[in-house]
Amino acid sequence: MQAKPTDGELEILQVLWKRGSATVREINDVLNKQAGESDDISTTVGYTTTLKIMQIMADKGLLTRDESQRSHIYSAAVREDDVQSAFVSKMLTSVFRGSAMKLVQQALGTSKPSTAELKQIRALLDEELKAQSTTNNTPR
Amino acid sequence: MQAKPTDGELEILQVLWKRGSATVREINDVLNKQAGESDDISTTVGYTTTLKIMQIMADKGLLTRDESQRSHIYSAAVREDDVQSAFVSKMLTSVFRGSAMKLVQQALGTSKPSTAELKQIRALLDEELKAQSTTNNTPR
DNA sequence: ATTTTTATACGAAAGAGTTCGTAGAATGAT
DNA sequence: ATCATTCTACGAACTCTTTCGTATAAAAAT
Repeated sequence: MQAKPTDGELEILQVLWKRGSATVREINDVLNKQAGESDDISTTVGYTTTLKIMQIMADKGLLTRDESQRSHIYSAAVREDDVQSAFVSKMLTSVFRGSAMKLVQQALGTSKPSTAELKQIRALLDEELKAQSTTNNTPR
Repeated sequence: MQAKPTDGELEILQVLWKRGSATVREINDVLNKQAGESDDISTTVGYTTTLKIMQIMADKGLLTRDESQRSHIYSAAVREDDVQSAFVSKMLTSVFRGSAMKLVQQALGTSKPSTAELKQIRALLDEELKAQSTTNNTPR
């Protein structure tokens, strides 16, 4: 089974997925810069907090690190797609009773995607349908 | 902002959304019956555990209860759609960086929906597109 | 060389969720 | 009437996550 990172861990993974690798200091700076944008005032993460979480993540196998320098360099050890897939499949059963249709419906309703995005999604859907009709046309 | 129930709370809400209302005993029975189906061996929830969680949920406003009988009768105080929406929107930002497209893609990839379901989803999408083209045709 | 800065590591506290034992009251059975 | 069953309520223990203070070592600055 695939890893299911916590909220704090996800924030760190987001940064690493975007930039590939980073030190604790760099991650901590990014997290605290993000905090300023929004309406959150109290969101300042202490350096040692970030450090601790990243150490734990390394223990869990969510991150790898290069300790050859004094400042260790961390990278994500799990792929974004895999984590996304894990979350979707967990949410599908625990929140949507297995109905992908309902999930998609909620996603469309909640996020109000643009026309362009909608067309992209439809294209994706058509591909899926085409693939299904050629390979496996018989619904069991 | 909308409620975000925990995993344990979701299981209870699922039952209540399906059957409308129930006592703690009934819920607990359902949860333990479910446990037998799957591969989980250790999943037996104690009665007082279920009771406690439901009491806490009532405190939080997730459930309401009728205390006129000795066995209190509980009902969901939040709508399934609202909870689903809350989860989707939270996951959209924390896991998918705001991309509804990616979420849908993962939902399709993970759950392997049937052809019929795919067509249903496409119909939904087409409706959305039609609605957008009439009301608000100018992408900003 | 001494001081200041910047790392890692460790431990402990605080918060949230879950689990369960036990007490006490109401109901049902004998 | 007495005993057994079935409730609610309460509190404590345990786990997991987050947070931070402090110790210690390495590097940089003076």
